[in-house]
Amino acid sequence: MAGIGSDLLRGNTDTIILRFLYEKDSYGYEINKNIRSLTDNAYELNEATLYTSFKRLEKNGWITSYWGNENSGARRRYYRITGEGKKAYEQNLSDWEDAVKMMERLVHTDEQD
Amino acid sequence: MAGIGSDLLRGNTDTIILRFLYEKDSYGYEINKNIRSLTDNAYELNEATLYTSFKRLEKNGWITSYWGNENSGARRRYYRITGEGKKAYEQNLSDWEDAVKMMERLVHTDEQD
DNA sequence: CAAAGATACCTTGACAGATAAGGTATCTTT
DNA sequence: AAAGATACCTTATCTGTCAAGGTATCTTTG
Repeated sequence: MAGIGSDLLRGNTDTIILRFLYEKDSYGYEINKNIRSLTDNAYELNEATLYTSFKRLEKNGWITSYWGNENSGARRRYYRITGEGKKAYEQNLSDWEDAVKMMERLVHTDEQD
Repeated sequence: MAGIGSDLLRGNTDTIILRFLYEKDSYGYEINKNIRSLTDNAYELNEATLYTSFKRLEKNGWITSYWGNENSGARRRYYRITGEGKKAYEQNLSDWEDAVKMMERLVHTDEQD
């Protein structure tokens, strides 16, 4: 979303989506609703960003997709994480933690200098 | 630098540079050396990224620049942080901390779900 | 029953930050 | 004289994000 975190969380979109699919199959709108509720409405993915990410993840073999058979409401495309996708998630998370540690060294989050 | 953190630290280049200039006037090569030493050679800025950032910071009025008067070695362009730059640094740092907190909610850094 | 709103999907064009690859100039070491 | 280090800079390209547009179905409201 625009505002805080948009550029700072760049590169984490895939990771965030994979995290939700790790728990259960889901679809675009639901994932975004979950992001909103987990962050008390402070963050959500732009739709274009969301679908760009889905495509990238599918191309990488990290997720697969299928149409849900709803008998009411709008049609939904569900996504499922693959084994490769789970590995990628763990790796991304580890990379993120390294990046945070790097920043802790580089800037003065607390007084230590 | 390429590798870990390159895309994940995107958006923090300005903040990192401002942190060093907060301490003392400095120039491109020295800042990059400091980044390398602080991160045990794990991270450094690509030169193009470095100079792109300098231009952006100067355009924003967050730094000013002047040529050093070295009597040996290659010429150096020194940068100095402005009052506005210091404010921007504090704000950027606060935004980064918010982004980290957001990620802590969104992904499973530790087991809590 | 028509209009408005919610759910749900998708595409296109533009933008900004990062990068690879190129360049220049000076000094020091071999 | 050549090689390496210091130090600066530009250009073209790539990638992820986003604003703005669109479609289709169902539910609620007047």
